[in-house]
Amino acid sequence: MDTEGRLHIDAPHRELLDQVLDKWSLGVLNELCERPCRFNELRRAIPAVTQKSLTATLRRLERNGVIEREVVSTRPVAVSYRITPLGKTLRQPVDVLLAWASKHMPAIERARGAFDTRMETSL
Amino acid sequence: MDTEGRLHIDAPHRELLDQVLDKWSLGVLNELCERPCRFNELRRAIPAVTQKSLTATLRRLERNGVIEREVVSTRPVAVSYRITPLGKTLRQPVDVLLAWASKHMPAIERARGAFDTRMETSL
DNA sequence: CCGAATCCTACTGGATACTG
DNA sequence: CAGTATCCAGTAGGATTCGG
Repeated sequence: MDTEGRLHIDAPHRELLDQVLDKWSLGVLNELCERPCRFNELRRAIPAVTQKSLTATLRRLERNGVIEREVVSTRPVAVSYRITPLGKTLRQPVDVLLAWASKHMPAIERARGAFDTRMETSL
Repeated sequence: MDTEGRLHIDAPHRELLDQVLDKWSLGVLNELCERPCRFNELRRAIPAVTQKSLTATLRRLERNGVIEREVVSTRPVAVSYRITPLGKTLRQPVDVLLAWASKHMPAIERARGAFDTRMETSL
């Protein structure tokens, strides 16, 4: 396999990745890939997220068309979030990325350890 | 293809992706995939990056073992950065991601436009 | 139940100046 | 050339409060 081509990276691409791969997005997508969820279901599924950050994440993902928001006008209101067809196409690239992370995590931790001791001993 | 499995996302994975896919890392990796580079070569190749951010990015990538730093003790010193074998394995996942971004960029821009007008008209 | 609004803090990243 | 050091503004994000 040839790996010597040039990657295509420009501002719009970077911005898109930032919007879709940010801190909480993967967790949200993970949940919504399984089933539609209400707001507080997501909060419980991702305990570390605050309400503010979750709201921001959901809005951003909705704006980029990877999730949908549906308001059911009951009392009190119910809001359901679900993944879109476009959102589903994001899954495979993310899977590839996570597979890479899992596979090479040991090597990376070794590299970190080596780097850190190099820094320590040079002080 | 079955897409109903559960992704594996935990804190170490997220942290790793943050370290390796941050704002400037892709540009740096892109350059170093082609050839080893000196510090100021990288600055010129990525005009928008500041020296401080570039230094931080290089240190982080080095710590995670995806690039190497070599100091040539001349006067003045020359420092060369090159990609490692581990770093090369990162290329394919990133390519998949960028391919996704390119392919779906039009749909995403349409989604953004629709969302933004939805917001405007509801004001 | 699902958020919006406010306040506040901590970190990021830019500009600038200096060093081996 | 390849950084380090310092200062400083902007922002992300947590805690808390309030509203439909």
